[in-house]
Amino acid sequence: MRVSAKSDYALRALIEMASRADGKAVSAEELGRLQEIPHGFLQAILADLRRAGVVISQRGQSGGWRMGRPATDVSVADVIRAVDGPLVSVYGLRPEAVTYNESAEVLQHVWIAARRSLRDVFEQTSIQALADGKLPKAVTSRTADEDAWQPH
Amino acid sequence: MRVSAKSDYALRALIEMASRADGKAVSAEELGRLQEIPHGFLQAILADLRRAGVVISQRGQSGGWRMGRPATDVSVADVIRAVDGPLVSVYGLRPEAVTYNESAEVLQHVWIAARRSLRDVFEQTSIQALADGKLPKAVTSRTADEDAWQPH
DNA sequence: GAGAAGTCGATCCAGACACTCGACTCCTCC
DNA sequence: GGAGGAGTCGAGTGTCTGGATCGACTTCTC
Repeated sequence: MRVSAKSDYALRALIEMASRADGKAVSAEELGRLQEIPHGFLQAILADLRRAGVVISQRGQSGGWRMGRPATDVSVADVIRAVDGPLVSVYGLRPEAVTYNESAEVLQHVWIAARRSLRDVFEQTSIQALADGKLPKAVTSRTADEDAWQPH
Repeated sequence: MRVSAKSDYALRALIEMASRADGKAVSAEELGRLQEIPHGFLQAILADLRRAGVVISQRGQSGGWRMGRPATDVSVADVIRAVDGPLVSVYGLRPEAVTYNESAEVLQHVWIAARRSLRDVFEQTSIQALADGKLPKAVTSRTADEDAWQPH
């Protein structure tokens, strides 16, 4: 259950992009400097996001990157899927694709429930919400409990 | 957000172990055969579970492995932590340990909420429940919706 | 009681894969 | 043209998965 550096970097870059209300393109170099992301790695991440239609690239001088669709329409789940594939996978397979023998097939239900649980959080959080610092109830209700912040 | 083979194998082996109501020890060779787990890999996984006190090993002829504490007291979360470390980590760091700059610090709340969300599922599901096929409400309520089974 | 057999325990090795990052090339606008 | 920037390619590193070997320990059998 680990979040890759790619997903984290992608989200941070998008937050920075969405904060530019003017809609001007931002260079990858600047994004990398603002969020301390290695330039080459960020380039590959932005390419993934471009293929998913999340961002648009513009070459040439005064070129750069900007949102491909409104930041309110891009969820955290969209970004993770574009950059890292399915939300949850069981060593390479999607939860609904893994096969177990009779005694272990209940495990599949657990993985499906886990994905459902993550979707509740990731699909209801948009990039715009992150840029504004206005988190949805799906997040705030789960972080209110102090126990949620203890190491687990 | 991927489940490693180690966690999956560990859970399958434990389900098989907990199904032996007689409390007799089961050899690693038999566990591996029943659940199609590579023998050497399973040996390493069982060693991790032993260090966590989840299982007990017995050498010698008619030796093998058995539960170290009641299967009702071992949750899926316990197993994942014993075998793969923290439930969710952001490229190596625990969610509460990652540091962001001002504009991105909201991301930490998202990761905390995600972990809280997973704990709701994994901590309420015991090995005994899996062995009996009697899943807790935390799981059944999330898998009831047909949409939960669609690829995401 | 001695030997044999079965089992865990630890270590090393290797291929595959993903992660991380830098260097170079090509395109676009001034 | 020239400069700034996207686009592509590839290398180094680490982790995951799996196999093999040798040693230690316990029980069973004769």
